[in-house]
Amino acid sequence: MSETRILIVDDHPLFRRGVRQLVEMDPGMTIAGEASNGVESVEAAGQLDLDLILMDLNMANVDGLEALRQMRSNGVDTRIVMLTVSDADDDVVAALRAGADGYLLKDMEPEDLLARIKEAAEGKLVISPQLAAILAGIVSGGRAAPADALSSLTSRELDILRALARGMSNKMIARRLDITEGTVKVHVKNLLKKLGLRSRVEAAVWAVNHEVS
Amino acid sequence: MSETRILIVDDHPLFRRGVRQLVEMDPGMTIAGEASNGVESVEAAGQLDLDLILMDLNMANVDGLEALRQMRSNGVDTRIVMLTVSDADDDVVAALRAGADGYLLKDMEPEDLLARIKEAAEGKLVISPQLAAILAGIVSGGRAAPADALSSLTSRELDILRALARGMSNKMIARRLDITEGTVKVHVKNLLKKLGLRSRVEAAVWAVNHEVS
DNA sequence: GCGTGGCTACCCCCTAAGAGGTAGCCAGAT
DNA sequence: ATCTGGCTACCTCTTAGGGGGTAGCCACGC
Repeated sequence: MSETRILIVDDHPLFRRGVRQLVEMDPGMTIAGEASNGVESVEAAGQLDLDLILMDLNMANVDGLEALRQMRSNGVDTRIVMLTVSDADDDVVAALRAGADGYLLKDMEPEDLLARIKEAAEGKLVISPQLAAILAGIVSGGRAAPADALSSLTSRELDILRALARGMSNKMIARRLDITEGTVKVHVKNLLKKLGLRSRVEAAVWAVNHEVS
Repeated sequence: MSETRILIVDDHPLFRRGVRQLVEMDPGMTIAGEASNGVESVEAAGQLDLDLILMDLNMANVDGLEALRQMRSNGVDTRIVMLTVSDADDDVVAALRAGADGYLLKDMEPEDLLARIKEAAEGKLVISPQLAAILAGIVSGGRAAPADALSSLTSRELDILRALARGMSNKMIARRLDITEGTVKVHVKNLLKKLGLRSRVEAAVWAVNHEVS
């Protein structure tokens, strides 16, 4: 089998150069292309014959997560590993859920990083060890949101959450609580953020599972 | 207090006449208007000064349920009682959820019907006794959908329901099951109908409560 | 052979939902 | 007296969701 062909996606030229140098230290891998934003990366993924994509998260003009999603919905089944500075729960979870095959932090030791990249190319799911705690929390909780997240909610947000757990729409909640639908939206938005969830459906399921009633 | 002013909504002139005659046997009540379809009824509800609306379900040009919803979202707080032939679970549940103050079947004895209409005008929630079993089922289940509703789902619909119970979006489900988002929508639509639910949130909550996993 | 149910996919159309932002009001803390 | 957090309300913008319909394909039963 020939060399492993890799695409680097990062908005920082110097960083790309660093990665290129690191990767090409290994005779089995080569950088087949570079992209400096999400749009370019999606195009490149469609044109180049790739084995692995190293994708940054924070980029102007379509960020890494969105680029990942677009590629997956375009049917791209190349292995895609996020390579970013962000160790935020949300980012990790979102990337993995969107179909990333790995999530590596940029502050890893170069040798370590290289080893992980090789593993990723071989089909392994690679994750920076620092992220273990986050993942454990997600797995054990069944879902995001630390156990004490409930107590961070205001009483009004709890009202809304309880209504969500009963399947009510924003409009119904508004009528029941005698506030405007817009205000309900604000509360839903805020409680989703506090709980680290992404939709009212997740919130409703979470509430039922945590016996919020 | 003056007479109770009533609006009859039904697409059948003869039926309206019958109701009018029945209602006006009572000196305390008068028919303030008639409408033969949903559109007319919504207009009438906005113009006339009404105490009670008797609404049929099956009508062309906006059915009774939809008319009810429109009135409620227009801020109409007149008492609205459905008067229909349908004893289908779905219809009863949908009407009550949409804000109906009663649900009467057309095959009631006239005297009985008149008595119920008077009660409704007085603010009571009136329901034909034949519907008791349906309502009991709904209450005990905590939510609509008879106990055997689950078995009416196809295996694919069960797949989708399980995914819903995990809070997934249509797009995520599509990716996971390797079908298009449109197809997922079709399955969601169908399972909602089978379960008598109105949104994916209700479906998710229902699934969690019924331990669909 | 034919019909039926299940799965898939697409169409149009409209509403619901959610992300951003600004802002007024109030109560409790400093 | 000022600040902060909570609740309310509004704005815009974009995507997600759901109702309606048609239709092809396949496996099953009759």
